[in-house]
Amino acid sequence: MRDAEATKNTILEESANLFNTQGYKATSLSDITKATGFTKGAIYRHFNNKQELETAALSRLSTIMFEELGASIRAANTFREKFEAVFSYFENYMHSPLYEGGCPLMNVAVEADDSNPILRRQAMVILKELRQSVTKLIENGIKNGQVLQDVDSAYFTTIIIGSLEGGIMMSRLEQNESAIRQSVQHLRSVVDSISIEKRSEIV
Amino acid sequence: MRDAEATKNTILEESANLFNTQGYKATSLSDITKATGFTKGAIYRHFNNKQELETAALSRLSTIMFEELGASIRAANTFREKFEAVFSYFENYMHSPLYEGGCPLMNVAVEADDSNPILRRQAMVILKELRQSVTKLIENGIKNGQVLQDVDSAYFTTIIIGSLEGGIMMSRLEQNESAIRQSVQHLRSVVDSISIEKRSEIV
DNA sequence: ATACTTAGATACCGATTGGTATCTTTGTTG
DNA sequence: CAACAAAGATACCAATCGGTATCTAAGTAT
Repeated sequence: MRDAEATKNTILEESANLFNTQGYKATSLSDITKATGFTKGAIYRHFNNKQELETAALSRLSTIMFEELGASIRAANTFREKFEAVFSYFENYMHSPLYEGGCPLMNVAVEADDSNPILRRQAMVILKELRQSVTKLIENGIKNGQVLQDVDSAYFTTIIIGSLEGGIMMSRLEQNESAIRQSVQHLRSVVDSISIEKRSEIV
Repeated sequence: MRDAEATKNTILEESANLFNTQGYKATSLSDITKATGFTKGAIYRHFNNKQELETAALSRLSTIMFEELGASIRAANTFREKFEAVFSYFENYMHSPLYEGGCPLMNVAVEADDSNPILRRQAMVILKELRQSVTKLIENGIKNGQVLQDVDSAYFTTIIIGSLEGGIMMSRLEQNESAIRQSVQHLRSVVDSISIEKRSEIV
């Protein structure tokens, strides 16, 4: 047999890239055939319709995102280092070969929030998972005595994700890393403000 | 004559709404004919092509945005009140009858950053203008002795716009105002941190 | 009232959209 | 080697896309 699994993977990978750069609705089947080298027949063998391909591609994007993010968080030891891992992950959206087109969450959120309930639901799940990751970092910090006892973890989670996403949006539009760098710089001071051992004391 | 100007205005208004909710590429001419009640013939009398309509509609959106924003800033007196005006403006994106679909800047930035150079340039101009507005607020605050002398106005401008945009994105996706409210709450403390008279001293 | 201009409607165009039905090729299995 | 199943290519479909050419109706000016 021709390697069906490899074919499906290629289709998924290329279409994920296209969806994330051009948008889901704006990417046509023929765009995908051009990018993959496969024909429509091959695509429709592996996916029942475009909608299914869209959700599968988005799932792939979010899986990559959380695997990469999770790995670099686990690799870090302290509360502060783990947040640095999150920051550098988002900073690298600008020149990352992981996937083109910027943050899949923001892209799909902005495209789908009003017009595509299926993708919207999926985006909500991704945001929820991202929230959980960040919240867990904070609450583990509290448990380990690295973060002040009474901080509102849900609140800081919003601040952190919001600033990162906004910073990425601006940086991608302005085509330079200044905005995301400044956002991260600010978030460092935010993290510092809820830390028990201040950065200045450590360094 | 039938009121040509009114017709053009209707077309502009409805298509701006559609572009801002569904996306520019994703909105078809027939979507606009349905929304306006006019035919394609009428649309193409007033605009040479869809691209021209897109840019005109985006211009309209940004004009509305800056007029409204500018007016509420001018209506406020102190540095702090002016920032409150900015905050409440962005908070109101959630239930504003001004235009549907959320922030026109973020929408067009995310859609066009990779695929539509014309809209992208226009989005850059809008962001630049928004930056200038916020920066001016800070620098006027410095002049008037309300803000610390040595604050980096460009840096804080990025933080403020980025947090607001990120908060809006999250709130629109999650369909509740929690995220934008928390973002604004955080930004109040940021504004406070660069203010000479602290909020607690005022209240 | 008639001639003229202009706003807008109608009817069409080729290209492209997502989707399907069919055919061919490839590899596996007896 | 023959039979078969699965993978992918080809050819088609109606619907829709942006765009244009033409026609009609409405208002203006003489």
